[in-house]
Amino acid sequence: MSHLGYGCLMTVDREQVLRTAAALLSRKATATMDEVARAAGIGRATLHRHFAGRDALVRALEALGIQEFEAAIDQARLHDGTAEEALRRLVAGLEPVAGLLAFLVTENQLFEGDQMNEGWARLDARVSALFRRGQERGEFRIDLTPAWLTEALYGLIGTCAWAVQDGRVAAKDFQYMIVELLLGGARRSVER
Amino acid sequence: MSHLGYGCLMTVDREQVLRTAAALLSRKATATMDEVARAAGIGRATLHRHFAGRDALVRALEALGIQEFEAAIDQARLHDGTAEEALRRLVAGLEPVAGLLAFLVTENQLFEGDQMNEGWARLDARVSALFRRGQERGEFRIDLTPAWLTEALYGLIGTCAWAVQDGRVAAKDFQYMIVELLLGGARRSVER
Amino acid sequence: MSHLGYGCLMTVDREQVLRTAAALLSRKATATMDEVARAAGIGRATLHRHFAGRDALVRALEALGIQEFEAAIDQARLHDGTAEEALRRLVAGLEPVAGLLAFLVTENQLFEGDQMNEGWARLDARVSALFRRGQERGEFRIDLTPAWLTEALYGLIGTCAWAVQDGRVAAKDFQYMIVELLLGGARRSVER
Amino acid sequence: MSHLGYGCLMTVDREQVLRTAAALLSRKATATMDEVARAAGIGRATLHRHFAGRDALVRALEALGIQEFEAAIDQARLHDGTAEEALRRLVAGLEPVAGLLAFLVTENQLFEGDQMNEGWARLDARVSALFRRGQERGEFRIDLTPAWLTEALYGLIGTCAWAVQDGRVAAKDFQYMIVELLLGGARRSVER
DNA sequence: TATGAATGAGTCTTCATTCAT
DNA sequence: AATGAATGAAGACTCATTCAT
Repeated sequence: MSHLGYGCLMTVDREQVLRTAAALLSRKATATMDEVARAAGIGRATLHRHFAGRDALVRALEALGIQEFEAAIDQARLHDGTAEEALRRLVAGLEPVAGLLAFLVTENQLFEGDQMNEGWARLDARVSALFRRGQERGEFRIDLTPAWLTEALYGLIGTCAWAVQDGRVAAKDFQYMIVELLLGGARRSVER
Repeated sequence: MSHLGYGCLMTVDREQVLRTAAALLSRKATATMDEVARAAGIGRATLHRHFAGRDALVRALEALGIQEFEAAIDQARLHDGTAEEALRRLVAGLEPVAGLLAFLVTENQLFEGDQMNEGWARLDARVSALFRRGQERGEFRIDLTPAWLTEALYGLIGTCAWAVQDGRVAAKDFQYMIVELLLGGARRSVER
Repeated sequence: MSHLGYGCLMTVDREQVLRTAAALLSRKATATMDEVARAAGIGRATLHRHFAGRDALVRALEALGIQEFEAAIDQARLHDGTAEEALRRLVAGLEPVAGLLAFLVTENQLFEGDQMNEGWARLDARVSALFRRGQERGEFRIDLTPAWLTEALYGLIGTCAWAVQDGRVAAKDFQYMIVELLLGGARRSVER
Repeated sequence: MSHLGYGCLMTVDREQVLRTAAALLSRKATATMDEVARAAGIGRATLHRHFAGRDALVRALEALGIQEFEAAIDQARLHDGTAEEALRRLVAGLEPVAGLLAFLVTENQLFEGDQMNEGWARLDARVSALFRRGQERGEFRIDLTPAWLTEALYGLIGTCAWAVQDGRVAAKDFQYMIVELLLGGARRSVER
């Protein structure tokens, strides 16, 4: 979806470059600036005009990722309706941001809890709160901690985004696969 | 935690070095050879004696990972008993290999389907067959494809291994969290 | 003498770099890439931009050396006039290439006859043919083989080039010293 | 003649190691200690037991070379008889030392005149004096300087030693080829 | 004494970055 | 604004050397 190919000649704006970079860097953290630039259809030096350096690019990715993650959370109205409905809305909103989200998760693996990006920690808490709300409402089991459910959500989103890109899962099934697995699991309910 | 320093005199064998490298590289793909060497308690040059270069190290990690993954699959006797029981055995057997597995998954993301490591593809097929068997036996739902369940298993194992290392999930809960989520999901069963 | 320093702003082209490298490497085969780069007035990384690596540099030197050696042979018209005249023209033409030639000779010492650079073997044959023509015309003695005379020519050119650089032989005497020794030898002719 | 091959198991004494090292290093200055050791039929560490390090090896080579060169000069009695006879004796005596001599020449290329090895400079002067004696006696031409004739002698010895090793000149012709070329040159004397 | 394993020093190579055009 | 050339910094790799056996 965000693959423009190498030959793209049109001027690519900053956000498009960031999305392409996120998709690449979340899959290959060792990608060089040259690879990032070519994936975005621009030259190395031009990439440096947009972002002062690799660090700046990474920070921009984090900022964009957190911004879009936050927007998705806001729009999902996590406090409205059942927790399940809210989760479905959240996953739907996160689909276009999956690449950025996977990048964020990978980046934050490197840090200990204290050094974790502040914005990320805040959003993390909001998602965690959603699962807690579900537990308090009796919708979700309480033997799986909100922290783990949150991590699992991120993991499944990243995994599914990769599976979609590699053609192992159909793009249209993205939300369904994640939500159904996360909420219902693989086991066939007896009486359902 | 795993910094033994230079003075460590005990002979660190090849496999120990590989395990340490897997744990490090699966979390930080950009780790330098120096970091890998120090994490393993040996010098850079000694690391190069064991593995001709970075590529050789990665290939050795892949080989070890596939070997241990295969051993875990063999020992789990995926064809015996219910699919659920087999899956529980498999997850239990994969727990010590989680770091290597996460590394393998990340590495295989870089390849297109055709170029995928042959050994990996074979193991992948065996896990996938387990989920298919569960579906055919009526244990597992059929609206979640075996391919997706397989991917999800890998994703949850990697995610949970990270969460354990970062202290967000208790080590003793590793198997439980993964299997319960994968099989039962977060939703509270009505009558259970 | 040839240290231009880092501040040198003029663009140093590929061929100039090669000539400098040949002069250095033919005298000091163990010279580092850094020494080569500084002798050429450029940085290490820039040297690597021009030549992918040390091997590539050596191959480029061989190619240039063979090319210039061939040009010198062509221009010497080895088949015209007496063999002695042709030899004088050849040595004159080889003077500016002496450094490259010495390098080529040294490099080709490393190979067994079969693996010898093809281009070099061809030029070698042309020089050898010149000495054979001289023998057939009665100009040259026949107890010294063309192969040896060819080798001796290379050896004397390299030796003299070094002697000139070290100030043991005057630069203007280069051709004279080589040709007179090679043709007439040190012995004083009786009746001359 | 001094090639023992790799499989040699007998204890190789210091001098034999040096001769093998000289033969190798004069042809490939970049040879590693490992290559030198294997050419001598011993292990790396054993080579280090014989010679404290690479520098020590090189110094030992220089010392042995100068010693043998001096012995050859002494035995050639350069002051006795005609210069030509003395030169023939000298070349005959230098034949077994050709490898070491080639190494010495190469090494001394690296130094400016002042830093030149003292022992070498002394021997150089004795050879040069031989050529001067030949000029003063009217045996040798005076338009070729003693310094150049000395250099040429070294160059031809090294060149011929290589040519012999590569099979381009017969070993039995070593002395003849060198002396005849150096003294008589390639030109056919008219009245001889 | 001889050897294989280990390693510090130093070279080779690459990459992020800057600069001139 | 965009590009190719140039380069300092840093990582990958090799080699001379040492150590334990």
